[in-house]
Amino acid sequence: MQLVESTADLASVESIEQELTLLVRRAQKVYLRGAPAAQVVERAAYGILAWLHDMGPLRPGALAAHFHLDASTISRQVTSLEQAGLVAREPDAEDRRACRLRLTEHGQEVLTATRAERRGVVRGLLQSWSREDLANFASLLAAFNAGLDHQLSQSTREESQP
Amino acid sequence: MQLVESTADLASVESIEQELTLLVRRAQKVYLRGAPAAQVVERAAYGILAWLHDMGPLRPGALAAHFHLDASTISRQVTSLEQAGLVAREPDAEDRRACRLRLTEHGQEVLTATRAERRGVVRGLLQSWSREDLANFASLLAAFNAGLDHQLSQSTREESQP
DNA sequence: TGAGTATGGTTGGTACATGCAACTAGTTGA
DNA sequence: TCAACTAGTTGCATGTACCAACCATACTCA
Repeated sequence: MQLVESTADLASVESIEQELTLLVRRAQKVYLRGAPAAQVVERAAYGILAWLHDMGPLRPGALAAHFHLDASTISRQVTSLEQAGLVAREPDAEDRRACRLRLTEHGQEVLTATRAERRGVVRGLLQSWSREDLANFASLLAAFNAGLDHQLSQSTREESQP
Repeated sequence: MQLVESTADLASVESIEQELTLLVRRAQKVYLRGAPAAQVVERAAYGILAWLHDMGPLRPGALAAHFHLDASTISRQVTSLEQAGLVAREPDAEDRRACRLRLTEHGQEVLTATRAERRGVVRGLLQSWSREDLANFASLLAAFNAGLDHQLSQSTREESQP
């Protein structure tokens, strides 16, 4: 690790900070405005459905940890997903306080449709990118996310053990 | 432009879509949680301050256009910035319905402090990245944002001229 | 084994960001 | 000059989020 960063690196950091600020504000909207039928499920719900799909049945707490959200937030979102019939609660055999959340068949379908929508939007945005840039962007984004995740986990941990 | 994308490209798009979903949800939190003193101004306010700083006095409508937000949203945020003494309204000589928004000196200071905070957070996250990755990420993010901006402008325009 | 503590989840209250609809006040053009 | 338009604000609804208080179950240890 370098102790002295060059001005070029600093400029990159500044630019990244700037671009992230814009990106965060704009990205959601494209999903909602650009894709006419994308509102199949709301933004928050989509993440939950996708994660349940990828990971299989999970407890609410596991979702909260993954998204770094308050348990109450997840609880409400799960409730509305359940009411919409996209997710089902099963009792957790190992802990009767808890439950396990599973995608329903309808949830599967909705996830598939929404994901296709969203991928279509992203594909449209990246239409003219070179293969190399695509691959690069994907891996850099993933790396950045990993850093974010780590950072968030760390500050959460600090809170509980000061 | 290619009509047929390879499976490798599709995988990149899928991965990018996935990572963006996470990024959007997580990025804001790092600014708020990771940086103890970052709450100098809220997320929404920061963007406005920064843009006013870069562009000089602007009308609310110009801000709304830049951020692709509803005029009412900007109006409220500007009101609270004004109450906090970060932004001042001046009458617009050319149109008495409108006004021009200018950073106050205090606004300048707060922007500088907040920006430093945020850049610090980003720098921390990118600490171990190579110079090349930094530069790449910065330029790819910028390109993606430009695409987003274009896409959002387009759908806005379609609304008014169907 | 029973009291005290810890944990998983839910609910109440609150705050903020945002959009749409309705409104006010000023501008423009036939 | 009057109708149509535009800039901005305000009222109302919704989505997302947090914290605090709470319930039920699980765990610990004297």
